[in-house]
Amino acid sequence: MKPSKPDIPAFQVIKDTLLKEIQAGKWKEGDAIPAETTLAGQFGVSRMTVNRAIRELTSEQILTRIQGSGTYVAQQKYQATLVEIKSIAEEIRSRGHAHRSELHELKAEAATELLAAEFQVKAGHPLFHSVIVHFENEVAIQVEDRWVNSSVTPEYLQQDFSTMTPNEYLVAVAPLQGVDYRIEAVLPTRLIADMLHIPAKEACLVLHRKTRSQGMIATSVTMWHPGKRYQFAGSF
Amino acid sequence: MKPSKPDIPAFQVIKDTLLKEIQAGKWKEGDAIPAETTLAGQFGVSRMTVNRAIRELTSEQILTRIQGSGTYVAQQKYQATLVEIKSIAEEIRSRGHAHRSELHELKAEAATELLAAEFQVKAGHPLFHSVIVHFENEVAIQVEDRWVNSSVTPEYLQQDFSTMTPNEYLVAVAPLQGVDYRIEAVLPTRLIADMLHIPAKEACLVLHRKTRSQGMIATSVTMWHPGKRYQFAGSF
DNA sequence: GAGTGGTCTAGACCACAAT
DNA sequence: TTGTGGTCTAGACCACTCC
Repeated sequence: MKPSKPDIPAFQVIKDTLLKEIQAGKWKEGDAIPAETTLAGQFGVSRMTVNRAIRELTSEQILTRIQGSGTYVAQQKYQATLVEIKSIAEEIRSRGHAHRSELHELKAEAATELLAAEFQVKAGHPLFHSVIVHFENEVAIQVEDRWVNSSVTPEYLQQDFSTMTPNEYLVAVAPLQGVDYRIEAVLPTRLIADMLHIPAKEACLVLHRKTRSQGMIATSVTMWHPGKRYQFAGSF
Repeated sequence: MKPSKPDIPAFQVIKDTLLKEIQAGKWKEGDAIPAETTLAGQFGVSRMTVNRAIRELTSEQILTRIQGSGTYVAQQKYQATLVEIKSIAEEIRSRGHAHRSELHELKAEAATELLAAEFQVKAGHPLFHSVIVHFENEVAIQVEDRWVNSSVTPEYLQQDFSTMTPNEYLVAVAPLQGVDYRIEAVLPTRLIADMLHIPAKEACLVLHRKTRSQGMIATSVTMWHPGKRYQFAGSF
């Protein structure tokens, strides 16, 4: 093979090329991609080299193979890794999709009894409240209902959350000390259903997350996801 | 290579052997394992075959490689807390509550196309299927719909699942190599709703878990929980 | 310089799927 | 029967580490 980029191994070039073509829509989910021998000819490499590229893409769940039949583009799944605190925007972009967010609310409020208990502060303590809807390729995928302790990030209200998610801002500003999370399945409230553009009888996957920083409860966020369009996944 | 077990590819035999020796303590964390050429000689295969075995173990984080230096046993990682393989019975008892289970089904079935794909076996491959409902203080809290690869645990059907959960049995019988999980929120089927004694319009929290053992997919289990009575929680 | 891993070749034989 | 993937070989050259 003539190495146009001498540093990158041929199998990696093939992987990158196939991935790019799949994301560009050259082949859709379930479509067959060319056979190993065909690709070997196109890339000017031996079949074993193509085999390695495809085998690795298969183990990465990008492709599926059926012996004697062919190699197919796997079903894409919306998935999130639960364990890490990852920005939803980054997660969406890593799937090669477009992210957009709508700011529905951003203001300071005094803590109610309930919120005060959750943040371990006195009732009336100032908290910041933001409600943002996140879209993946213009499909609503998450309502982020967030409360932030003003003692930890006094500048919260001044941020521009169209260019940066609250998560990204908070990770940068407040070093994380700990996380508690809770996952449940519930039916959405009318308000949530409207923001997600789903029927009121569709189950939602809800992730509550409370983070500690500087020895205080820094934020408490409730993330609502349409059950049909979102799931958490991981492995170890 | 003389195939003592003609069905198992040489690279898989090498992977299994190395894994077993590492688990048996032949090499500890950080120790170097023999070079590719050495192993090729020992196993009587070409270097490329050894290379594939080691490369895959490296991508599975069992080994680490340093070019020009050698191949080493990787540090064991601490597992994230989210979805530990924990027996539901143990979890309930740890809350001081009473656990009871109802066996709804236990039999062998041939893999459908869909199941075959999930287990990476041929359609028609024998699988075991069990459906069990778990109760906490006589309240239904989980429907456990489990498929087991008969190649991994041929004795599955002979177990008494009133004294031991499938989970407890499998953990004891098949050493775990990896876990994939997926969490979603859905509305129950009529059958599931009946087994859980909940209305059909109550959201369910569903955990899918697929475990690998002996280089195969060992089990695939779907656990249904009433959204109102169960949630996942953790911290780190 | 000797030893290691990283990559690649140009064939080969087989099992399986589609026809 | 043809085409596909699954595996394997016996070399090769290179980059890198260690001595």
